[in-house]
Amino acid sequence: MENIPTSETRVRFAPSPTGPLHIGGVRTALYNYLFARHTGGKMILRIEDTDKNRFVPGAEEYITASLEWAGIRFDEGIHAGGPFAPYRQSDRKEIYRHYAEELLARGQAYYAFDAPEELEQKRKEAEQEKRVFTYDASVRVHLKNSLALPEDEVQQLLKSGSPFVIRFKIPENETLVFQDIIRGEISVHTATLDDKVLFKSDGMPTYHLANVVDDHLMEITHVIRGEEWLPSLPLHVLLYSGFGWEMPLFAHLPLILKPEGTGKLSKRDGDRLGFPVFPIEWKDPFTGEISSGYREAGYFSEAMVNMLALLGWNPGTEQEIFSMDELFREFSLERVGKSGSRFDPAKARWFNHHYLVNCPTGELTQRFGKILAEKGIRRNPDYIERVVELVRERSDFVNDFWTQSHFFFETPSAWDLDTVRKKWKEETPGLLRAFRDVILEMGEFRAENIKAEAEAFARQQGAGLGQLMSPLRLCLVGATFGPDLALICEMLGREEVMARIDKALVYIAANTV
RNA sequence: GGCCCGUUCGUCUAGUCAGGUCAGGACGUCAGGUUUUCAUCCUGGUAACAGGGGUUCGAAUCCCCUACGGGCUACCA
Repeated sequence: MENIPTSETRVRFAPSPTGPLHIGGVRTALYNYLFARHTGGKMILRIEDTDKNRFVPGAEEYITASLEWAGIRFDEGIHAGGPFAPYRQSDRKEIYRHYAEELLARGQAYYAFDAPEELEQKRKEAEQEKRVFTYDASVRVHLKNSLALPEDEVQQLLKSGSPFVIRFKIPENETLVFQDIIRGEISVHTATLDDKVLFKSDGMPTYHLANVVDDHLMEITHVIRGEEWLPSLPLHVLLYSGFGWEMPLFAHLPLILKPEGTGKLSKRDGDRLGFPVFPIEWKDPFTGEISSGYREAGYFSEAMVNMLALLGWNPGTEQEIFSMDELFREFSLERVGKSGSRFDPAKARWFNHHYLVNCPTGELTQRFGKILAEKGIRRNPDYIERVVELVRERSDFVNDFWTQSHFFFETPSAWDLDTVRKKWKEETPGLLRAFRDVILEMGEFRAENIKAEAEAFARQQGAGLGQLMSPLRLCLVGATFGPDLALICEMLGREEVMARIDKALVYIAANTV
């Protein structure tokens, strides 16, 4: 399987099933996907479940469902399969042991028998002296490992089944220089690095070993991941050269920051500020705590993807609305920024508004129909569709439709008395009663007729149109909002309009002094 | 503390690599217009090169320092 020459690009998204994927992770997946499609390469989903202790039931299913919803597709991976299966690291366990031993044989790694408690103790001691304990060249010869211990003792320990880890032996006194597609040249001195554990005492590899081995074996050409991995890039570079492998190209994405204050976006921010940080709703299997998702909040996945694409990347033109296909065409890593982006919920809403306005009416009608059904309201689809047409422009989400249109489906049970104070004159009830009679008498009950009648009536009464329409709106809607009033009348129908005038007049008379 | 990365309107950003338009756009916000209400919509305004040194005829752009912000610093990923 090794060293098959390949010219196509291969990228992977490699989440760890330790909880729900937040939008930063979705963006990383998205950028990988866009890069793969832009370059005509392959997109791979690998699950990095090498930490048994942090495994969270349902997390893997959540991740795949989220990516599915976002429209991110995989050419290879845990579900899609592929020539490099298996794609779940826990199913590749034996592979890592083999490569750890190869490093051991090459003298680039060593066994370490230090108990976790011993190391913890050393860290505490160092802290008290205001130092930081690092397992590095300066101390490794004094610790319990195969570099310091006599050979026979090492063999004895191994034979007796003593727990051990395998650590990477960081070369001394070298300056490492490497390239990042987004950041350019980065240099680090090996003296600042520590001998990271590659292989744990439970028989599993750490992230560092597993990701380098798998990326090599799976012929990954570009590693596109979050900036939090930048500090371990030197180790990974050393690992590739330790194995004598060709390195993939690296691109470290900037982080997504909180909307206000400092620090990276966290789950708490969403709860506190009232916007989702997860693609779909997540229920914590241990605490039962629910975190809201974009999907449930009423976002279109296309809007979320568009918003995420522009959070850190830009096309260099003034275009802001992109379909997935357009993103495939335009995306490039060269146009990803270096600095962290603050997440802006207001702009996220704006994106959704745009997609809402442009969404086919049929789809909106269907979605809104569902919401109505949950409220026990059933109306014929044509009626719902007409309502949708009237409220879509004034909404950001389908979930807003109800607050914008409930009066189309039910008679108000209360009327806004603040508006009464402002718009209600002494003659208003009389005016409304007289207009009620006009309604009763008028011909075809259609918007244009209603409007004409209202105008004629107002003129004849010597009143402004507003003096009639505002109170009438209050009667029908319950407050002062909503679309064209003549249209509302038509949709409600003659009987209902008259009934609402009557009810409103009774209510208002009873509730004002 | 150490190491690494970053810094243009309130926010996302263009412009930086190849120094030379009143630093452009979008979201937000404010004002005006449209209107029977509230929105939408249209028009206009607001607002930024973190600071200091250099280099240069000329610096947001190149170099250095400082400040601030972030990430990492586990037998987590």
